Amino acid sequence: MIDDRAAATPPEDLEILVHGERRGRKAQLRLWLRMLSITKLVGQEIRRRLRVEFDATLPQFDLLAQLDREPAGLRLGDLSRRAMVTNANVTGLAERLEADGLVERAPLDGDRRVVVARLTPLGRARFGAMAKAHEGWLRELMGDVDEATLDDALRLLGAVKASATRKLGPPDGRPDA
Amino acid sequence: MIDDRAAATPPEDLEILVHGERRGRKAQLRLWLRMLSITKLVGQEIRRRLRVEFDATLPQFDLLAQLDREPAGLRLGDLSRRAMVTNANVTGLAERLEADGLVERAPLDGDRRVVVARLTPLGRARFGAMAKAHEGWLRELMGDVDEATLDDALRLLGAVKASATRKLGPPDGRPDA
DNA sequence: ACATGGTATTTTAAGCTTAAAATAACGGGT
DNA sequence: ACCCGTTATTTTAAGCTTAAAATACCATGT
Repeated sequence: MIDDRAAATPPEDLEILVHGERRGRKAQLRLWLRMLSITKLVGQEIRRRLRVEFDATLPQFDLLAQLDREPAGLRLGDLSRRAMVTNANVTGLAERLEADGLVERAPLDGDRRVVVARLTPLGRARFGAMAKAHEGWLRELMGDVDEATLDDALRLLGAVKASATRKLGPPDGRPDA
Repeated sequence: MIDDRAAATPPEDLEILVHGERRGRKAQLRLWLRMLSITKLVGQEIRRRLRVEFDATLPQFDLLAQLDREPAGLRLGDLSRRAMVTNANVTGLAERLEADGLVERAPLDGDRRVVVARLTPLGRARFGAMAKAHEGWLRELMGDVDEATLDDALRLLGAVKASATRKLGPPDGRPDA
């Protein structure tokens, strides 16, 4: 059990931002900074391990993950939407993954504007190994947190995500349709 | 109140990754993906508004925030540690902020290796305006979430952050000292 | 004085990221 | 057949990010 008083280093990171102000207010800001510092902290480690163990980057892993779920492949546009990056971004990512032999690109017949990307057998195998390791790393990094806490956090952040999604106008703004 | 069944668009984003597998397992992975999708979603909007309203970037805002708390300025090394980015990164960021007149850099006398950065009066004023807007944007984006939920999420994520920090070996690894 | 090991910052090379502009192709109307 | 608005992708320009190498300086021992 961790004793706060023993932490000779207070959160000397991004979260320091909130500090000076009268505490108690700014719940949104504090939560935002905490999410940012966690994603930076964990993200940096995940990136490091992906690089060392698989010579890959996190965005590349994200793209492979989306393609792994769609054996028939995905249009680059759909891929960019799912990976939450711009079309322009996907172009370069897909190029490098193709150069590495993990992904194939082909025009869609019937609409020559469209490019469909799908995993090669090598890509599928490689992603499988990466996903297994990736999941283990997360279990390791969050190892001190019991599952009930993780489930609760997931649920509460669900409300945060829903709020942000709503405020940002779900790209397609139909109430229910 | 949001009804899950009404969501005609299932989470067709990063979180789709977890889906295929048997649900119930992988609490760590699910929470991780949720944090990533929220930080991407909200982060993209924050970046957009910083660009449109202040012609600034989020990393620049982060740096200004750290400097605003230290009127005497900070060494670039300390700045990079607090902003959770590499030294190399801070070099360029500080250059651009200096070019914009928001930051000054000066060698530390007594140790000519060290560069200290601090806000200019313009930088201080500009950051004040940005911070005020920034806080409002977060309140807006998380507006549908009541404060108790935010506080709970903050607390639970505190456990997650503590776990990750511990596993990553707090740069200074003394047990208690 | 001088070598030597360590520290602070910058440079370099590669890749990620985005907005905005450019390119290419589709499809409906005339 | 041709125009024209729309859609899918790529290119471009600017900035962010990191690891690794380079530079500059400090500090200690000899």
